[in-house]
Amino acid sequence: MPTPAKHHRATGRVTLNDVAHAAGVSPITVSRALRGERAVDPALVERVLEASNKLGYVPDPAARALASQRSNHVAVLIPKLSNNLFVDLLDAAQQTLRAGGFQALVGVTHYDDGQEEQLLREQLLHRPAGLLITGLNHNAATRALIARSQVPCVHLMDLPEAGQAEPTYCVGFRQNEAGAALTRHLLATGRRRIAFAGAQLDPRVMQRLYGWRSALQEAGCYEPTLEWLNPASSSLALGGVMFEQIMGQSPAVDAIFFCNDDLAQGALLAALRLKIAVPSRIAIAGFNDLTGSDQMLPPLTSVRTPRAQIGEAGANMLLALMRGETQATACVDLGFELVQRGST
Amino acid sequence: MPTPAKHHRATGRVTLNDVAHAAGVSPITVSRALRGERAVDPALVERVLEASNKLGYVPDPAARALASQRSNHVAVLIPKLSNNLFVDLLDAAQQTLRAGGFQALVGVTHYDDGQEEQLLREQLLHRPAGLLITGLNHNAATRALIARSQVPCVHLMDLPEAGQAEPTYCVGFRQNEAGAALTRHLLATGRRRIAFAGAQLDPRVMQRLYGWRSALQEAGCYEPTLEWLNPASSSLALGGVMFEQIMGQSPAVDAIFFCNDDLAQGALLAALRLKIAVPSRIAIAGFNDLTGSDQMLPPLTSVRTPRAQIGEAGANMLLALMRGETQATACVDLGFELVQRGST
DNA sequence: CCGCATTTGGACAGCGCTATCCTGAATGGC
DNA sequence: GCCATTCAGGATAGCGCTGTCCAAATGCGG
Repeated sequence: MPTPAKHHRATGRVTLNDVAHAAGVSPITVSRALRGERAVDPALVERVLEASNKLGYVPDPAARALASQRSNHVAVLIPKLSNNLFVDLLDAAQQTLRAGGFQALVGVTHYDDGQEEQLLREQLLHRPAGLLITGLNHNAATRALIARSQVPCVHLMDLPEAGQAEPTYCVGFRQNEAGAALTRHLLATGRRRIAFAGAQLDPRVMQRLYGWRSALQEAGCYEPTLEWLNPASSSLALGGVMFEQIMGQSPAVDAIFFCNDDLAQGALLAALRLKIAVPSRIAIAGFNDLTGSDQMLPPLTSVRTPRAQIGEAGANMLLALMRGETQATACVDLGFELVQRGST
Repeated sequence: MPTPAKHHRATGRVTLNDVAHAAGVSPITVSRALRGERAVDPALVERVLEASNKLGYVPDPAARALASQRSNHVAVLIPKLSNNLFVDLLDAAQQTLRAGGFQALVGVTHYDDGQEEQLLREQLLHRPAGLLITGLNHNAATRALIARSQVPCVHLMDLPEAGQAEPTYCVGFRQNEAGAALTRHLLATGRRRIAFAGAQLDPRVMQRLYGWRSALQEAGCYEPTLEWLNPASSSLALGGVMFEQIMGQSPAVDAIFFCNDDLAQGALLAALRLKIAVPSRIAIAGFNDLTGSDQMLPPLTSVRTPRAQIGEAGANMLLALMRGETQATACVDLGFELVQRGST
């Protein structure tokens, strides 16, 4: 007697063929029925689904990727995990992608263009169906990789300048406008010597800087000495150091706009330590409204940025693009919200 | 004339066959030469490598996975991204895996056993070569999936009880001993009514609780009313709330051991707000030594846990297991370090 | 009732790689 | 110097699925 009818593969895996036999149709019909690709007689679809469920069939992603040149992976590139901002972004994006049936391949670039390129190169080997990438500024090689790969790509967090061409899909908000809005708030509370303290100096921080600059220039308060830029990584400790630096070297400053909440939180703690009154002696504001900012003493004024929404909306836009749908708007602006608290 | 010698595939991809032609050997020899699998004449290896580099050949992971039933993915399961602890763990593990040529497939379980099972199921479809999973406690279905998959697996953060059988590989430290050590430190500073404030209540928090309990019982200071357990997620805000609760309902308490630094940080901020002197009126200690704990006012006493090292060592152990090497020790204890600061 | 366009199922041929078996050559012991 | 034993290269046959073409069935206007 040769192999019995219920002949499973050597690997023990339930295959498309097994389902086809069980349902009494050809393998290709099973494939089409399950993917909803091309029309299939509803009665057959029913039979296939039944057989598939009974056997516990699950498609093999590797075989699928090999045959179709497309996997269910989505490459996700973010700069850093130590900034909660990106953790929130990643969490939301990942959950949305998973709900859409995709696996995120996460790459952390550590703000390094070379790393970013290398990571993308590795991820592209897996023939991802889509790409979510943080920011709009990438080196030439990275841009070329994206273009050559033909993979749908959505950029997160940043939006292109109004004048600029919109080269691609993106979901974010206007960092410079948010920076300007926060600065105008500080001006409205009567502050005139408003310093900007920036770390990391990635493109988004620079945009906030430009926003701050333009708001101050509008008000006739701008002075280059008010800019404090430090390329080191953003952290609570650095915030404290920068605060002491600014207070020591520019005692006339009456407000500081920190480019990220961790810096501002560190500054508030340093102010407590040094017994410098906030906001009466000096106002302090942060950016992103990260965890704990509302718990500070005094609570920190900040700009709430819709990072989770950006992750979700970006993932949803990518899902649509991967389905081949065209998007009405290539760029989605999710805005921001000034959160005024005790520190200003 | 049939196809020319330099015949590329329809997909445009450089394949193993192209390299084989260029090097004048059979495809299987190229495969073996590049993988270092089985012995190949060094001269041939040289020729193959040269041809491969010249053509810019990169193996297709999907084809490899399909043919060998094994991918270069490693499934990584962690409970939550909002706790920096796991972010550090993930970052280190991911970097180490990448250096070893593997792609991490990250799954976030949100402390939910069902989610964990579901995520693992999805990840196993990709035939990962290995699995890194947080903790030792998983539901029966998850354990069965791991066992049935035959995939090498390393558990992170936790170690089995001394008496317990050691069912698997693990890298971590003794959470209960760390809890006891911190409690003994508080006892050594003269505190006697030491409360334990725990949130989330995952297995590791419970271990710390047991450590605290046994240390207090040793000292004859244990009382059930000193236990404050809240199943909600750990956060700065919750730390403040729990602090106020404990101070309000048990004014005699002279020290609080928070199960995680974010709670303790929130408590310190609440103490500042309420003008409760730390440590003179009450001592506060945290756990994990997270970012910012050294910046608090006063700086927070904590237990520094080697999470990055655990991620790295766990990934390295897994890399060795995936290479088929047997490990001398199935369980690696990376210890912990008491960090005494101003808050106690 | 015929001829044409449209639909829907299936056969076939890979996608790019590796596991397995096989062969001929090199090695070593007596 | 002969036979048993390694050893390294290659042929073959898939891994499980989908793109592409083809053929049969169906619908519809004239």
